[in-house]
Amino acid sequence: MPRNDKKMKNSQLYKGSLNTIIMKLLEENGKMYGYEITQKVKAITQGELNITEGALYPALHKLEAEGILDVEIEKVDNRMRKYYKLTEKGTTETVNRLSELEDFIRNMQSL
Amino acid sequence: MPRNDKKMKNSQLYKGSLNTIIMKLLEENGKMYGYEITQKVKAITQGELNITEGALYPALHKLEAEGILDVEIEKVDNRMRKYYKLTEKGTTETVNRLSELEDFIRNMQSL
DNA sequence: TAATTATGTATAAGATTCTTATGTATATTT
DNA sequence: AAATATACATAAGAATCTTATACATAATTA
Repeated sequence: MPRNDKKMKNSQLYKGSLNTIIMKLLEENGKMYGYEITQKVKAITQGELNITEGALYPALHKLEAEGILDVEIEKVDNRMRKYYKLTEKGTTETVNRLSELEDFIRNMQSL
Repeated sequence: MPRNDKKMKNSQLYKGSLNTIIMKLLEENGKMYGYEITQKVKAITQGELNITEGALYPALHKLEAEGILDVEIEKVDNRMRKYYKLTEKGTTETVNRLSELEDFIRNMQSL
């Protein structure tokens, strides 16, 4: 019963960027569920970034509590899925976040 | 006696990047002291990123303890300065860190 | 068919990093 | 004389992430 995710050592740099990642993906893909987010990130980064459940689910719950995300529960193949999508407020916030991301990247490059 | 540093709200994105910032600056500038690092970062980012002492000094001490940095104390104008520079190990590590930074930026853009 | 892996969500304990506040001290500017 | 700038330091608390664990169903593999 051990969950043998071969532990990836994610670079420290990703700390603090999880919310931005979630919001960016949701802006592009409309709605996604948690597990889907982890797989998408793994695929896009070619396995370089593995989002852990222990980080992801609390983050999603917090974003929902803050009114950034809306949730919608579906049952697929007898398994529960919680689809998240950006609220209106969340969409506005995402614009800011992506702007901050650009500034951050520019600053990190010029330092 | 109030310390009126107008509190900057640094973007969450910078979390986890302090060590990389320190190492990158030291690689470029040879040796620097703590206060100098805060001022340099503030100047380069045009005030966007203000490194707090509460984050900086513990980080410098930790990097020194890990053998990444060497320290050299000087007295200028009767005030103490602790100059830090990369060790050989630190220089090697910095190459890795900067490589990770590039990967991180690429991944954040493609997500 | 029994065991494992994949899919799917969730939380708790501990570690790490950062913010905020405070402390000490000298030099310079107002 | 008071405030600001320079210069280092640490402690308490907040925030975020890792690691471990838990539950449950579907699909694959031994």
